[in-house]
Amino acid sequence: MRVSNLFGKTLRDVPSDADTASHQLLLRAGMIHQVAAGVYAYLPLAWRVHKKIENIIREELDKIGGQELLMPTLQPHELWEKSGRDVAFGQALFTFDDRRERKMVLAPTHEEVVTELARYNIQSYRDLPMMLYHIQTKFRDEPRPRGGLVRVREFAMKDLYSFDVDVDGLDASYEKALQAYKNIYSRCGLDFIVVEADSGAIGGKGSHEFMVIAETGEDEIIFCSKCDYAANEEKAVSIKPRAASDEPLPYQEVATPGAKTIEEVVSFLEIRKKQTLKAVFYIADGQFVFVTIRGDLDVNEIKLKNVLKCADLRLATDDEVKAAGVVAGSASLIGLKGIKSVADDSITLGTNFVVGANKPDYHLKNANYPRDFEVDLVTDIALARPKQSCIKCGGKLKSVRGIEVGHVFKLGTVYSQRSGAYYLDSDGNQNPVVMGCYGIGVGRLLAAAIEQNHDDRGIVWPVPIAPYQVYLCALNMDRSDEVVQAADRIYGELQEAGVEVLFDDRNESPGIKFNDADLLGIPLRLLVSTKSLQNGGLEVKARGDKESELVSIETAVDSVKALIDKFYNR
RNA sequence: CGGGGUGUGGCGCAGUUGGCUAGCGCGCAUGCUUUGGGAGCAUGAGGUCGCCGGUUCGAGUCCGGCCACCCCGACCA
Repeated sequence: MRVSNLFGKTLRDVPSDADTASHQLLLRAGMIHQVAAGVYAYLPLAWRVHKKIENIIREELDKIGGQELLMPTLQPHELWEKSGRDVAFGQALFTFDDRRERKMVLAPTHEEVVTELARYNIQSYRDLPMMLYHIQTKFRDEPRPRGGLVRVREFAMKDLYSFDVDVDGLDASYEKALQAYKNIYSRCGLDFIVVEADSGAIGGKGSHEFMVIAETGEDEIIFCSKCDYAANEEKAVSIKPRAASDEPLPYQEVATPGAKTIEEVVSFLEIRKKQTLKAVFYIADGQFVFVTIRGDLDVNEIKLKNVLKCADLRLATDDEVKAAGVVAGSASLIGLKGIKSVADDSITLGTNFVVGANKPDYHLKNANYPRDFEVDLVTDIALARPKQSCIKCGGKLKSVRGIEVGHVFKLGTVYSQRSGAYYLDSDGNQNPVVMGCYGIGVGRLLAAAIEQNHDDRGIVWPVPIAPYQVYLCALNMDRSDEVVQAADRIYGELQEAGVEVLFDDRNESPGIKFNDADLLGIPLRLLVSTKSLQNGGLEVKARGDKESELVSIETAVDSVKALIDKFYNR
């Protein structure tokens, strides 16, 4: 491709809408164009990268026996009512009526359809195991798109689905998929870690996310500094510090004028946070829930949501708290009846806590569970934090931010049972197919690759996903026939040799060409100029390097191919 | 949905107490000169000032409403 013909212009100024490196660079490189919030057009350079990533995915999934198919994105709403996920996705689901006033959805994912397919095409254990995948545009009406391609409303996603006879089969398929994923990210030149994850609206039992470490990432990862434990903050568990555990004392009311928050109570009574229990109020699918957790910890709302098995969870408003008969700022479960309650197990790690007295400006000292109050459910609903201890090895926990570039789930039989995807085993018994699903956001992966591979001059593409392998830069073309001839010759020879080359044939000053080459991040820059020809040939420079190397015209193509091979084998 | 911010040519911005044909830089077009890290000169094209309404002799500027986009949070894979 000649740069003079390339669709897409580079920008000198940083568009003001863009905050993150990948967003800024994609815009400046002329690779994407925003059409609406979270909706982007991919220009030729970006689309080449996208296709390369897709193909790496295809190769790795084909290798583990995946079969590619295509499923519709336009789906009847009925299908989503059947699975109950119209509620689970809520507002994120794009819906509309067709001309017959039949309610339709633009699918956010494809478990429903693939399970239907399984129902019709998998009848016997002989048909299993099976792995299907597709790469398709998916739609999710995100509350807040952000970060360029990181979080969008329309995006290409690769989804792989596995079907097995039993849980052992699922585990084997899951392992295969995990390995394929590791290969995919490695080939894309990404540093990633695998973390334990919550399964969210997809459902299922086991779940892992693939995270690309990046400061701009949306997710917080809690990991152990000693062992291999790593989990999304949404899911992470920790050993909670113990509070003082003296002999339980009789409880006693104390005046705490004006002290409502934990901070105020703690400083008024001159005690430590972990000697208090705090009350937090939620509305879970319309029902008021009284949540208790030790004062030094915070509620993990994902865990709470899972424990309550509700679709919608939010903090209660002041009015709702009042209506429930609870005294905000001085609330505890002591003496309260008829309110649904959940507590974090931290309330058992200590004694003689300070809690609300259920009347304004008073608290109770020496509250003890279960002596003084009852809770419907006591379990772990706390947010794990850095500096706490690892549940696996006791090591110190740390945290980093990451971009979620892949998510895998052990679905089990949830979907197959719902839609009747059963098979006959060798004894003639009907069993639900055991499923797994495995997703990769292609565009997000592209963005993550830039977040992780750029410098102050521009993108530094990993070779396997670079839009082109070589940037052929010719200077002085309008004044030197020699340069034109040499550049044309090399351009032709590279193409014949199967090298992907972008030929900067523009009549621009050297600075512009060098800067564009750096901005676009093409791995190898090949320079032809009167000077280089005088010196005996062309200059080759890797994007990440400072120094260039002189090669003769005759050996240029071989040298370039050798360098590219070297990069691939890195 | 809550908080904050921004809408003026393709991009980045300026525009005073309301006042005349709405400016600047980059980019774009043409010509000449230039050419190893974003060249110079000259000429030129390109704008319903986000939209609607109001106030006024007169609105980019003041008032009201709406919309879009960005950031933080909520929520979300």
